[in-house]
Amino acid sequence: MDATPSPITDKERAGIQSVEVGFTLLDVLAHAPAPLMLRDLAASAQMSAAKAHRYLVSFQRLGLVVQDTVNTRYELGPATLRLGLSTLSRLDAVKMARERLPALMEELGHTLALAVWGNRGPTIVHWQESPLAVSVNLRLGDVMPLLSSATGRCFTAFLAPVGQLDKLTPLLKEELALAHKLGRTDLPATLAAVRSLQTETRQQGLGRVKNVLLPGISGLCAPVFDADQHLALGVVALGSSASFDTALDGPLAQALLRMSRQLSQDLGHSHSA
Amino acid sequence: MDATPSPITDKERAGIQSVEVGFTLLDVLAHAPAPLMLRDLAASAQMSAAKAHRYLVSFQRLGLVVQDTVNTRYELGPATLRLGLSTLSRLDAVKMARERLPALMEELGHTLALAVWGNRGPTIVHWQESPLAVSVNLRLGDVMPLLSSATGRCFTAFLAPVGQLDKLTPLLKEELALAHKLGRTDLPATLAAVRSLQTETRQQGLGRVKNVLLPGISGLCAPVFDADQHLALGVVALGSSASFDTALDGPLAQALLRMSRQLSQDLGHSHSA
DNA sequence: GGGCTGCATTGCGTATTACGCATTGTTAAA
DNA sequence: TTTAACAATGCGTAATACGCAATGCAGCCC
Repeated sequence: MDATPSPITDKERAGIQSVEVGFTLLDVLAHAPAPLMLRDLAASAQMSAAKAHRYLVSFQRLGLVVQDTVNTRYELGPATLRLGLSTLSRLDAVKMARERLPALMEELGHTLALAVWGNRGPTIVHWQESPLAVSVNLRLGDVMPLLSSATGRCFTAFLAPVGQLDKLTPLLKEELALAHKLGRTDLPATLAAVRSLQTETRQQGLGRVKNVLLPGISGLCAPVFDADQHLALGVVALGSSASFDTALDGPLAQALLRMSRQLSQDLGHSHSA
Repeated sequence: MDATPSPITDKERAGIQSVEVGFTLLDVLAHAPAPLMLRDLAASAQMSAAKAHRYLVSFQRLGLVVQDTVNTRYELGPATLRLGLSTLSRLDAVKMARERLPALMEELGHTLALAVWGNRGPTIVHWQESPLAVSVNLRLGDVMPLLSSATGRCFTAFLAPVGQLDKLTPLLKEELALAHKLGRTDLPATLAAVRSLQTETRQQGLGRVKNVLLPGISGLCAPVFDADQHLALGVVALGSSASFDTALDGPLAQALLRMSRQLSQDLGHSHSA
């Protein structure tokens, strides 16, 4: 049925070619800035107009595509919205991340964790300990400090890209006061210094700490965003500073970023921001 | 290719059968409450497991479906989310409302959200948290209950003035059963009581709730209609019952109504109904 | 108005492809 | 280990999707 003779025999798993062919049309429509004429739609999907038309007839029957009655242009239909909202309502960032952590831990050989924003700050909700790792004294439900932990720095920087950082401020002031009382010189002392730490963290793309929260321990935390640009969770890696590479272009940081970006994308986060 | 000999020749427009066959699988997944085994998924779509499997292989390649790596169950994948969000972002109602939300939040000082009707009920598609607000545990994609949330009451009352309430009824019955099981006395217990709640909500002009869904939390939800008299979305406001004025003639309710009416008008809604 | 152009849409025939059936692979229970 | 339940995959055939070309259907210019 396919025009392409396909001389190379695919040894992939057997699927349904028509389904995959048809999807390219939906994909084109999803990326198009405006409704498309059959001609252009077919061209963008690299198929003949006649071919595309048959698919579009079926898509219309299913409500996946609608055709403007006056100028006959095609665009995505209400059925795509149903599918998407159904997926959205089921999406659980933590669950998705949890499934992917074992593979990442295997690859990196360091202890990993997941944190979400709770009432009192970033809270550890999942924990995947590496067999090789030094035992870090962390427990499920622990709230990480904003200034002295990689996780906290990640949330401090990325929590609200828009500007509603105000629920952060009281917590920050508390921590500043505490840091001052303890005479810590390795932490920001003023709100201005915090701002500068935030900027730095944003530029780095992840929260980073070396021997700050705990002596001899380093950590990294990469942000995961949802479709609405909200910070959904942080993916954390920790380990002994001796064996833990905190370089931004090192394999560890890059792997964390890769994971967090993929998660964000699967949560519907558009690449815009 | 089809098992059904289809003795009756369709004189419909020529489409692609495989596309329509395959979609039933996606549709089943969209309506299923949880990931499905191949066996059940195939049965629900009324096809053989072997047949369904081929389609699912292709859907997986496209990211429309993902398979749980451990128990091999199938569910909708990230590609459906991208399609849906693409459609959503093109919806005029959502686009316009989203743009006007920040100003309204500034004015009211409460957390705001937008909800549209999805398969499982009113679904949160956007939210804007107020800095002052108590952090309400609201997530993108959350489906609001019909009886106990302001959003749900709004959709229950205004969803279909015309009469296509049939997709509402099964969901309502489910919730009635659940409310009964939990022994809730603050919720309608019968369909008749629901009708009366609908009437009350219509008279009020918006959905209203005080300490029902969550103790200490109040909410309001105003309906926005499109040019076809259909409920396009709900504009939601939430806050701590202590500081949240639920009075119908209070500034909060009036501001919400003003916003929703203006939106409806800008969408071409005629004031007839 | 009549021809002209740029679209979308639809028969027709072929060979590509999807389907059922039966087999094999794989994981979980007994 | 055996049993069982389910998922995944060759194989052959018949149904179907594709290219091509013809037909409709607008708007446009002469």
